[in-house]
Amino acid sequence: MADIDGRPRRSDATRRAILLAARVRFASDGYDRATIRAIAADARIDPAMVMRYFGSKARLFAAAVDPDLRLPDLSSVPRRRLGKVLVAHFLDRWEGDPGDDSLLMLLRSAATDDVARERMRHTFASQLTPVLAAIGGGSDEVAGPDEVAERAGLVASQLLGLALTRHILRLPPVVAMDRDSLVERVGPTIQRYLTG
Amino acid sequence: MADIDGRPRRSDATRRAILLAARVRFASDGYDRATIRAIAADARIDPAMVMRYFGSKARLFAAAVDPDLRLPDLSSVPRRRLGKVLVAHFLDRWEGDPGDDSLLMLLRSAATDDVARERMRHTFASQLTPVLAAIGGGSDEVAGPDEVAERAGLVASQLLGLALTRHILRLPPVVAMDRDSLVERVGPTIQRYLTG
DNA sequence: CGCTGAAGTCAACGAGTGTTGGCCTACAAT
DNA sequence: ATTGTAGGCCAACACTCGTTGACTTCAGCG
Repeated sequence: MADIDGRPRRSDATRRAILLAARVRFASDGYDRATIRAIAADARIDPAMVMRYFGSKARLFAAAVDPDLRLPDLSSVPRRRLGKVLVAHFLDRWEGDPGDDSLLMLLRSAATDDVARERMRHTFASQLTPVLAAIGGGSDEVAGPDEVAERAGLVASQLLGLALTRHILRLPPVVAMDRDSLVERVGPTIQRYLTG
Repeated sequence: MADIDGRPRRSDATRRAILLAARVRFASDGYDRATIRAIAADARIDPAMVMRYFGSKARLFAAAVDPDLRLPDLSSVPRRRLGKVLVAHFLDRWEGDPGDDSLLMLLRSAATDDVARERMRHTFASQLTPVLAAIGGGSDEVAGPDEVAERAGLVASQLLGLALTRHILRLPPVVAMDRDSLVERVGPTIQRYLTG
């Protein structure tokens, strides 16, 4: 947090350290098992500081998670390649640097925590669905809103299923496949859900 | 548990009550949030009894979960229909009566618990992969073991993704779709992973 | 210097957890 | 009826958690 005129404060570094440690812990342990004490220890700070800066564990989680799918502009992508482009995009996002794995952090927490669940629902409704609506539906007709929502849901089911089996459950065959193989084999699935 | 000669004991009913309550709680709350006290309360029993019967929470979980996919015999199913049959099978399993939702219970717990994760890996390796191996690969050739494993992984990613978005995250469009629609739209995906 | 307010430390509280051991109860066999 | 034993309950332990309030340290400024 900066001053009102933008001058940095001494506490900025601490705040960032807490947020970074929180993101790593939440992503690897989930909301419940990520303890304030562990996060504070990672940030080399007293647990009380976390409360001072963020008020409560729930508010720290809300501040740490930033569910931005960062969907690229798909309007310039050839329609036939939409599926593979989307799969490649998500694979790259998940394999990104630590502290940026908001989606995995949300996914792991959403299994038990209701706030994380709601956040997940909102993320997909507000970010994925509009993009799919812009893409347009099947061959000629304009897809109705219900049809768009269904497509978004199906796309989410495959992409989140991929994140689940690869990064959370770590099913060996899914972990073993490299990026290109996954794009090659899962891409057509997404493509069909988009323009099938 | 019956006596050595099969004679039922007085404790059998209690044991079953604990297991039933445990399955419901583990499935709806996950391993961490499902407390021994809550399970005991549901079974109208003292928490200490749970320990007496099962020794520990971890052993109770191990006893409660029964990850049997109950995959049907696919050898008599026409190849073209394999995808839809599999999707329909899993949808029916998840919508079954409470106390039988081992897969959801495992899935919810696997987000944070490592034992549940390992159990999940073993379940798919030992039940799904052999069935797919029996089905055989693409057009003519015999699929190698690596190829079969990859197919099983991809099938798992879509089916578990469906379970995740429909029953755990409860994304509205996925929840709204009825059984037949899902079979119709997800079936071809599984079909392609199986025989693509 | 001294003063002020922010930044950080420390110890503790209260609630909830899995787990344990002692005690009571009821049934079956003698 | 007495006794042995399995089934059940109660209270407590040891621990971890999020959270709180009082205390100390430090930077900046007159």
